[in-house]
Amino acid sequence: MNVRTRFAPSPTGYLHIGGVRTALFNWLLARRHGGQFILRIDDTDQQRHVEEAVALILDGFRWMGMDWDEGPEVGGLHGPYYQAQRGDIYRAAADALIASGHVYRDYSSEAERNAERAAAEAGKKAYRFRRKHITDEQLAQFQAEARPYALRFAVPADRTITIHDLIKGNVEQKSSEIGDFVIVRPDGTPLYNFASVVDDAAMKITHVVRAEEHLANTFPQILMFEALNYQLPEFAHVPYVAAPGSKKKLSKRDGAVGLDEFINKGYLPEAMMNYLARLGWSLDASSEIFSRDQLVASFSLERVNSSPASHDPDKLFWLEGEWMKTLSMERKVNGVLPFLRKEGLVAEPLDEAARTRIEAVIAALGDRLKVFSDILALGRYFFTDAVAHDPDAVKKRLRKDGVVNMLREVDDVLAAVEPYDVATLEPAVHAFAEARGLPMGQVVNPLRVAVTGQGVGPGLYDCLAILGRDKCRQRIAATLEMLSASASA
RNA sequence: GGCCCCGUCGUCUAGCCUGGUCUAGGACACGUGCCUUUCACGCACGCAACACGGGUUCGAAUCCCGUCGGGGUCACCA
Repeated sequence: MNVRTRFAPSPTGYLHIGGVRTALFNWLLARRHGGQFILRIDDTDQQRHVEEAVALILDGFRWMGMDWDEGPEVGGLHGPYYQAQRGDIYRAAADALIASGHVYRDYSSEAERNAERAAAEAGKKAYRFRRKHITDEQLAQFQAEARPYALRFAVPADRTITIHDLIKGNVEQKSSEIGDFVIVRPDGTPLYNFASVVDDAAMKITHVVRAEEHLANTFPQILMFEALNYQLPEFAHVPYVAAPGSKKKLSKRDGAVGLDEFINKGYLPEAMMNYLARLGWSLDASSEIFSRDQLVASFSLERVNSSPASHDPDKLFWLEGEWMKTLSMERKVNGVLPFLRKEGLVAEPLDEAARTRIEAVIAALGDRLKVFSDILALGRYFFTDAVAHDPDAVKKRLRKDGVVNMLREVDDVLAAVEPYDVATLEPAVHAFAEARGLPMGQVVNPLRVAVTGQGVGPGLYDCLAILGRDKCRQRIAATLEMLSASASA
């Protein structure tokens, strides 16, 4: 069987990582079986069909490496891929439903329905809309006055509808629990439960993989598939993503949940894909790291958990570190560059010397660089003259007896060392410490703070060499000045 | 409230369908130690869970019932 899956977001303005995970499962399933992944924009209601929101979704997908076979920008045989542009298709389906007697005209007013709903609520009962009987005279009059009406689906009375869900298993519901639902508004626009079924059938979707919140929608949808004589697709409802450390649904208030936030921090698509795939899915008892290809080769809906998983930023961060280790120097430089540029820390255009310097910093940073934006948090002092001394580090490493003298003397060592590189610096500083009878820590740590402003960072000799003799000596001088100024104050 | 879904370490999960191999395994996080000029990396060790109560059975995390907890849905939203 040719597998066709789809992701059908409504363009609301941002891409929730829970939604991205659902999309990923769809994409993975299609790729796993050599099928097609379709992107459809569900903008039936939206007057707010913001083109910008669509662009955000498409960019997010591209960043993740989830390519779509049909949809916006690429087109396809079953387009258009915006529901707002598929009016004729819905109209034809609605006509068929009218002809077969599955739907009827509902002339009820909003006030009427609100009253019924309120009554149901007051009686602690579920509200179910049922067909109102209208006489021929009334009907004639409504038509004569062109009174607006909605099209409603006449839900059959005594049926049990069963969903054979690939994740949840068999789920049953009595049709008496389902009210007659509107499929077309008075203004002719279709509603989700209708449009979605028509489109899934028209686009030959074989597997509807979507958020769990749609599970209840599936019952009326199955009725719709049957009424339209469409073949039923397979269904799989993915549990929601919960907030960190909780079982509550993840929302904007739980910190970073938009994909763009992770992109902007400099996360890797490999890490994000790996993380999202493992959120609710596992291959076996111990596999954690999956490349995109490994995921495609091993993904299956049977191994998607039926219970909710909560978002775990720590795990994402760990995975990010693991994937960062595998990156080539070239990709690291390219990843880090936008952050340096944004802060004006590199000359434009970038020359060979600057690139070499960035490479040296990245090499010195090593595994400390987890996310691309770390280049700023961890290595800013390599790219600017302005050095900010971390107060804690100053207190811990510089405000000690003998530090001022030691710094003056080690400055002489730096002045004399030739050539000024790691291989020469290291033995020179060692010899200095030994000559003064100082433990290495009492030389290295103050020197690091003097030269970088920070208490933590790459190996000292790497820092010294990258910064260069002049800058190191300038900073030592500045540090000495700062120390004497605040000491006399 | 009716209906539906879900419930294993703090978190992601394995095990559950096809009861015994589970004194419940792996990973993240956390703690301790080693390495070490700091941090990070790496290595070693440790902490930590079958929601609760009944039942079935020689035996239950695994099967059944109930309770509690969480979630969804009951729109002319998607």
